[in-house]
Amino acid sequence: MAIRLKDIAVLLNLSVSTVSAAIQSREDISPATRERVLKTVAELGYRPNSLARGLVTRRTQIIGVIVPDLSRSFFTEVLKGIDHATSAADYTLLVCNTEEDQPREDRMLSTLLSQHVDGLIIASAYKPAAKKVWSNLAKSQIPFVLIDRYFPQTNFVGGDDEMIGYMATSHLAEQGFRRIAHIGGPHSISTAVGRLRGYQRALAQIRLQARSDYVVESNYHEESGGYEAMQTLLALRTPPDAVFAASDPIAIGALQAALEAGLELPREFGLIGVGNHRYGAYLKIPISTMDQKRAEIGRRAAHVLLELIQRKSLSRPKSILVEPKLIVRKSTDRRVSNVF
Amino acid sequence: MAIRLKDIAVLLNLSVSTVSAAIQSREDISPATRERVLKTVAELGYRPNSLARGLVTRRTQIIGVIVPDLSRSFFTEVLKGIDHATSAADYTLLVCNTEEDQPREDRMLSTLLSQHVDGLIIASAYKPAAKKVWSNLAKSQIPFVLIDRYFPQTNFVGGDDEMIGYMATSHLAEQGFRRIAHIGGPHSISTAVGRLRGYQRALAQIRLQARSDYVVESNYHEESGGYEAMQTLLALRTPPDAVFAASDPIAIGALQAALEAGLELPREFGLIGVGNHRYGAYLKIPISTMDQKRAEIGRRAAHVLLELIQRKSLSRPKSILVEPKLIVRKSTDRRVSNVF
DNA sequence: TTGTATGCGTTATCAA
DNA sequence: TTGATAACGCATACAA
Repeated sequence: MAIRLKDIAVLLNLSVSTVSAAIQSREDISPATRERVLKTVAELGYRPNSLARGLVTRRTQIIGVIVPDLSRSFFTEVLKGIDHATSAADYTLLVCNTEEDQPREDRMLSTLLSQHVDGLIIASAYKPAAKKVWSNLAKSQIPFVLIDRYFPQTNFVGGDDEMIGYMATSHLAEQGFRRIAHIGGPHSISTAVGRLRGYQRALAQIRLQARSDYVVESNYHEESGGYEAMQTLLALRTPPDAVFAASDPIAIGALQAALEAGLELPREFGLIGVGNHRYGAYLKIPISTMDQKRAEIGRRAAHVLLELIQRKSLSRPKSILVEPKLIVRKSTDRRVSNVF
Repeated sequence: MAIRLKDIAVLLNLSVSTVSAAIQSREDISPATRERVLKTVAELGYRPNSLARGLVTRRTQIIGVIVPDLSRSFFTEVLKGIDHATSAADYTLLVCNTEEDQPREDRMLSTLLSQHVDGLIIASAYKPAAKKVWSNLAKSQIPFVLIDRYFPQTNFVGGDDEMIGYMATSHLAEQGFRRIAHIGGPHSISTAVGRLRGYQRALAQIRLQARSDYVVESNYHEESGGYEAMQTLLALRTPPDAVFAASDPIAIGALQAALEAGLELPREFGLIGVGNHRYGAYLKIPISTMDQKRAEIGRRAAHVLLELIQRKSLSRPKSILVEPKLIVRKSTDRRVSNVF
C-alpha cells in the first residue's frame, strides 16, 4: 500500500496536519520539524494522493485536451505547444481522441468533467452551427479554449485561415500564374471556409477572374482526394496553370496527378499547399507551403487557458489568429536562381 | 457548483446510499426507484465525481502513457492502437511527453502515480542498463508494460527489430545487391541494436562479407544524419551498392545524397528504410520500407496491460514481438515489371 | 508552533 | 428494499 500522510505522522510523533503543513512548506512550521518531515518524505518516497487532494482543494492540476485525430501531425504539433506551456506550470494533460465522432466527443467531454480537470482545450468535431454545445459548457463554469475549428462567442486560438488563403494565392499571382484554382477542404469545417475566402479575396484584389469551376471541394487528409480533384481540373477546357491546395496531403496528391499529366513545375504549373509538412521538401518536386505555426497555436491556447484558470475572468471571449508564414520551394519558385 | 449525489437524494427524498446504489443499477434496489433516480440524473445532468469515487474504490479508469516524443509518427500511431483497445474498456489516457529527458520522465512517472492511474504504458528514455528504475516500479505493485525500448525482466511489447533488420537485408540481397551497408540508429537504443543484429545475421547467412566500414551509426529522426552518413559511405574506396537504413528519415536523407551523387535507383543502388512513413510513396524515388505495425504494437500492449489490471497476475513477464511486414517500392524493386 | 475537528463526494457494510 | 455510518487521504479553520 502507498505511504500516507498519516504514516509519516505516526513515525515522527506528529499530527497529520503538521506533516501536511510541513510538506507545503508553510511559514508557521518550525524549520526543524520541516526538515524532519521532508527527510522522511524523501526516504519513504511519499507521494501525495492527488485524488484526495483534489477532492478538498478542488484543483487537479490536470488539463483536458480533446482532438479529432492524434495521428495528424497538425494536432500533435499543437499538442506539443500546449504541453510546453502547461507542463511548465505543473499541469498534466489528459488527452482524448474523438476520431472526428461527435457522440464520442460528448462522452470524452463528460469523462473529463468527471475527472474535474482544471480546464479544457478542444478541437471540436462539431460543425460551427452546433454552438449550443459550447454555451452549455460555458454555463458549467469550467475554463475552456477552442482551437483550430472556430466557433463564435468562445475563446478561440487558431491559424489565420483567411490570411493563409490570401497569402498563398497572392504568392502564386506574384510568380506570374494567372489561372489559379483552389482545391479546398470540406466546407463544413471553418478552416476550409476561411482559406477559400482568402483565396477569393486575393483574386478579387488583383482582378483575376474567379471561376466557380476552379474551386473543387475535397478532403483535407487524403492524398487521393487531391489527386482526383487535380484530374478534374486538368480535364477542363481551360485548365488552371496553378493550384492553391488547402493542405499538404491535397497538394501531394495534386502533384502526383500533375506530374503524370506531364506538367513541368514550376515552369508550366504552380502548386502550393498548407501545413509545412516535414516531407514537403523531399518530394519529387519540393512543394511550397503555408506554415500555420502549429506549436505556437498550442502555446497561445495554453496561455489563454492558464490565464482563465487563474483569474477566473470570464470576460468577453477572445479570438487569437496566429499569423502564417509563406515557405517557398521549387513548386512555385520561378525566380531565375531556381534553374537546377 | 456541480450536482452531487446528495442533491439528488434530497430532491427525491431518498438517502445518498440508495441513490448511489440505484445509479450503479444494483440488484437490491426496486425498479421503481431506480427509474426515478435515473430520470433525475439525466435531467440534472449529474456526473459522478471521479476523484471521490476513485478515493474509495481505488480505481480511476485512467491509464498513464509515457512517450519520449509525441511528434514522432511512431508514437502517435502506437498511441492510437492503445486508445482503441483501452477506450473500449472505458479507460481514458493520461499522456505524458518526456522529450527524451530522463529527469522529466521521473517527474511524469511520479505525477502519474500520484494520480493513481490503474496502469502504465511506457516507452522509456532510459538506457537498458538502468533497469533498477523498473524493478522499483515493479515493487510498487502497479501494472505496467514497456513498449518500443526493450528492458529485460519486464512486460514488453515492441517491433521485432532483429527480424526487421534481417528481412530488409535479405530483401536487398534477393534483389541482387551485394555490397550492402547499414545506417543505423544510436547503439544506446535497443531497437537500433536489434536491427543491426538482424542485418549482420542476414549477411552471415548468405555469406556476404560484413565490413565494419559499411556500418554507420546515425540518428533515427534527422534526415541530415542519413544524408551525411550516406556521403561517408559514398566516399569509401569501394562504396556500397545498397543501404539498409534503420528509419525512414535516415533513408530519406540517404536518398537525397544518393541522387545528388548521380546514382540511379534501383539500377545502380538499392535503399530500404523502416517505419512505413506515409510519404515514403511520394518521394522523388518511392522508397521500400519495413512496416513495424505500429497500431498493433499499441493494441497488444494495451491488451497485456488490461489483463494485468484485471487479474493482477504478476506472473512471469512476457515479451511480445510484433512481426514486421516488407513493403517493396521502386527504390529496391529490380523486377522486370518495374520499367517505367 | 502544533494539534483537533471537520468536510470534500463517493462507496461499502451492515442494520433496520 | 432502504438508510445510517464509516471510511478513502488530504487540507483547512480554529483551538491549544
